Amino acid sequence: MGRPSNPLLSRDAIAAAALDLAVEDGAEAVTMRAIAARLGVRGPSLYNHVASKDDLLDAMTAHISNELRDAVDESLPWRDGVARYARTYRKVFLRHHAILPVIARRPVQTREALDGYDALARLLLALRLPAAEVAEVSAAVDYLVLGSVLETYTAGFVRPAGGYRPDHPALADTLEAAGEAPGGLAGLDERGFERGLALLLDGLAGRVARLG
Amino acid sequence: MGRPSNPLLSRDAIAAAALDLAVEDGAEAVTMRAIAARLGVRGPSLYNHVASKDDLLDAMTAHISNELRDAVDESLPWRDGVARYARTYRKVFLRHHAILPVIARRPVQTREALDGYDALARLLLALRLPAAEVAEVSAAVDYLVLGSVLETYTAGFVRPAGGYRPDHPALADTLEAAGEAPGGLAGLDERGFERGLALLLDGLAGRVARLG
DNA sequence: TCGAGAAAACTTACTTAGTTAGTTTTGGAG
DNA sequence: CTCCAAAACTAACTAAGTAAGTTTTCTCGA
Repeated sequence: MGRPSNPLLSRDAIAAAALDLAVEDGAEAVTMRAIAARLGVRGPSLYNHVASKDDLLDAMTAHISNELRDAVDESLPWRDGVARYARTYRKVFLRHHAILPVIARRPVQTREALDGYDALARLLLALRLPAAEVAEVSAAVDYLVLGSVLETYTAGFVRPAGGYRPDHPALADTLEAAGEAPGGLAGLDERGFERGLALLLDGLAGRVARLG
Repeated sequence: MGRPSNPLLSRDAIAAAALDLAVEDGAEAVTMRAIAARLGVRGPSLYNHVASKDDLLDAMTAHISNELRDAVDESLPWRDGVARYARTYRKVFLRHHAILPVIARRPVQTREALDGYDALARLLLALRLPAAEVAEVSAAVDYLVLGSVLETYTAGFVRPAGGYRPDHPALADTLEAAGEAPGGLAGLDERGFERGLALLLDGLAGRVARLG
């Protein structure tokens, strides 16, 4: 075939195709050959644009973090600002939840993502929180988002709620109640995230009040 | 060679060897052949005890959750009880942090793990929190633990703190302050976890006070 | 006590995925 | 216009998961 008149591939197009594939068919479907096929090309051609699969995962990470553009709205009151930040992150990660475990540890280096971190830091510094504490709070918000997106809690319980009786009655009670809440058991991850966020912000409000 | 007089393998021994391998050499070193070698055996022999690598990952998950035995001490005041639960989980997960992304989504089904969830639920129900809310709070604590163990926040910043100036000065300030805190930048994940936990418990204390 | 069959090790070999090497054709710079 | 680099290709290597079939030993019922 030889070199085509117009390039068929680009680093970003490959990353996008890989992400689509992950959304549609799951993380294990993301193979070099499958990505190539989706782009009308053979596997090894990808190596003209990415150095390795690991490098491709970096490109996918960057692609996702570019979706974090409008995470912070500086005109909001701090509480709403932090909540909006956290919900935006959660929404973006949720869309890509299939490959999240694979890329969760990769460094975030795009301008868009750093803009988000910086804006959150500004928001919290404006509350007169010490800088070291701001870093900790930012980290904590991150943890809440990431943990909730991994869906471990809901996915961890495979039996029907009542199936945990008689050995674990308190757990069964709470799972049954969670099943009756709006959104059902499947919505527990989102409600758990919102609950954690609200409690964290409540705690922070107390701290801020005490700072004067 | 044929069948040996005393079995060389067992499902649990294989899981333990796999976990050791992950701790020592990282998740990508956990191959069927490498596990077998560590046990003085050839790769395919493992299939007499586990159905597949996926099944082995289940066995590893179970092995880890058995370490969660003493996560809850029912004699503690609720705040200390929740904190102890969270810290125990964090400590166990941290020891296995290399394979965490691989197994984080697998259902937890061992008695030991369920005992932990049940005890936490009892603790929170005793505060007269509605059952549905107990599930949400439990989930939120889980998220904080899991997120902090994945070490995304600290690992995400690859430049020296000052390297984020001049584009992201607020971020740079907070990272520099975090670097000077006890434990340094590397300790930020633990401090972020503790900060999040403290704020969450503060928020919960307010909620409990309002419940009367 | 003995014979049969299952258990648990083995060897061999297949498939799939990541990757490398070398080929061909085209675009662009001097 | 020439030549080199870019971007597609084919062919093939390696490593990992796994299946098939073999051998030896243990266990259990007649």
